[in-house]
This record gives sequence, structure tokens and C-alpha cells, in this order.
Amino acid sequence: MPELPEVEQVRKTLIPHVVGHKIIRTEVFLDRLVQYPAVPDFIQGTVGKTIRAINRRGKYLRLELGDGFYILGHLRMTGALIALPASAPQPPYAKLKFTLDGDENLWFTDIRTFGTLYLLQDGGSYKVNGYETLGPEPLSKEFTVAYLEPLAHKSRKPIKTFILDQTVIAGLGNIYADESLALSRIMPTRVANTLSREELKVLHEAINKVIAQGIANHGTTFRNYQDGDGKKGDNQNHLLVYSRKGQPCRFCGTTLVQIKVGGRGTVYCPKCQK
DNA sequence: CAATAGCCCTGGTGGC
DNA sequence: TGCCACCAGGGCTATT
Repeated sequence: MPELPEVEQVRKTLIPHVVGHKIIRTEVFLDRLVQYPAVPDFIQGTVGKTIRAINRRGKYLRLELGDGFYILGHLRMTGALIALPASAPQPPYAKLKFTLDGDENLWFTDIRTFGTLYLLQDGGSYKVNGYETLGPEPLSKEFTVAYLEPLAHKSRKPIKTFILDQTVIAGLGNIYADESLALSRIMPTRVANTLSREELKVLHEAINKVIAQGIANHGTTFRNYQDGDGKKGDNQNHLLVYSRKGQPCRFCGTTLVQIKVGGRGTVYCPKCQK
């Protein structure tokens, strides 16, 4: 499940393979992947363009094509962007192929086909639902307790649902939300507006720490996530609670419990988290 | 307006 | 061993 650290790792690993290379040919094997514009226009608009840079915003990747054009991609659950040698066979679950001018090609693979791609120009991101309303990035100077406090104060959502809201914070998903709450010792079901300023301060710090650790460990791989080199992350070996239902809490040894919060599987320590 | 249930989708898994 | 219901969940849409 690519969240901010995984998407950042994909970005970093793709750079040496694709930046500076021209798209010679674009093949779409699953039309649904391309959300905008129509597939023939997407193909026509990408062929001949050189990938100048790769940026990230929340869980979105941006392949900058110059002249204000860019490909915007979201991997959702099982999407992957991967660079492979031109001689390599088509990878499993291939949904799109960019043939590049070097000796490598860029593939979009996706098992569950929730992933999305757009070809946009500057000013065109309003076409992507939810992109322009993304909240600040963890670890950025805009992401502060002073920013978080008034929003939390007026929200009656469970705190986990609140921090998963991409308009509040960009890039947190189910794994890092559970981890942030475990590190800050806060119950995921607590209503957001019941958190004290001190608790929000602890949570804010925990979010930054958990995201920074995820990036440092090259992301978390459970099932399908892989980076631009096809490599898995290491962060799954450092998790406090996610996927550890029934196992002992790393702080107190109490058996971790799984519940549902906002329809999402949620693991927490019933003793540490209050 | 806010919260929530349903939906998209496929592979892995647990139970019988 | 084989079958099958169920679960994983990001984000949009419909409903309450």
C-alpha cells in the first residue's frame, strides 16, 4: 500500500532511470488506468516528450515533461512504476508501457487496477479530484501544531479518521496512521476534538517521526509494494502495531488488538494507548 | 454539512 | 486437498 514514504522511495529510485530520457512510444493495456485525457490523446501527448524531473505531492507522483506538461500518477493499492531493461519481458500485471530512448523502459503495473494516470498542463490539476485540496506534507514547515489544533478542535471524527483525511495531512495511509497513534500512545477511536494541545503536539511529532523512519527504511512492503528498481522496503520490520494483531506490544508486552475504525483495519495496544 | 456505508478490484488466506 | 467466503484499503459516490 504505497503511502508517502513508499511513493517517495519510488520517486528517488526512478530518477536515475528515467530523468533525461524521451518517451518514444506509449502503450496502454488498460484504458481505465488513464483518467484524463482520452487514451489516444494521452498517448499523443506523451510521445516525444522528455521526462525532466520527478516530483511528489502527498501520494501522487509527477513526471515533469517540460512546457508546463506533466504526468500525474496515483498508485492506490497495488500500482507500481518500475524501470526495466529494454530486453526484459513484459512484467506481470503490466497496464502501461513507456518505451524510452535509452536501454530501459518505464512500466506501470497494477494487480487490483485502482491506480490512475493523468496528463495535465499547468493549471489543469483541478481535473484531479482532491489534488488541489491536499493538506500540508508531514515534515514540511506548513505542518505545525498551530495548523493542526484548530482543525482537530472542530472535528468529531475519530482521530485516526481525522489524520487519514488527505485534506488535513497529505500522504498518511492506514499503516502510518496506526503507527503514529501507537507512538503517541493515543487510542485511534478518540474523537479528534477531545485531544488536548499537549496530545496534539505529541501526535504531530509522532507523525513526522514515523514518516521520516518510513522514508529512511525505503518504505514498508507487505504484499505488493516495490520501488522503481523493483526492490522491497525494510520498514515492515520496524512497525509498532500495523499487521501485528495478537503479537506483544513492543513497549509493554500486552497483546495487540485489531478493530475497525472508519471501515479500516486498526491495530493498537489496549494498555499503552489512551 | 458531516459521517458513514458501498463500491471498485484481485490475490492471498483461513476455515471447513 | 480443494473450495469458497472473506479480507486487504484509497478515495470517490450515494445515502443517512
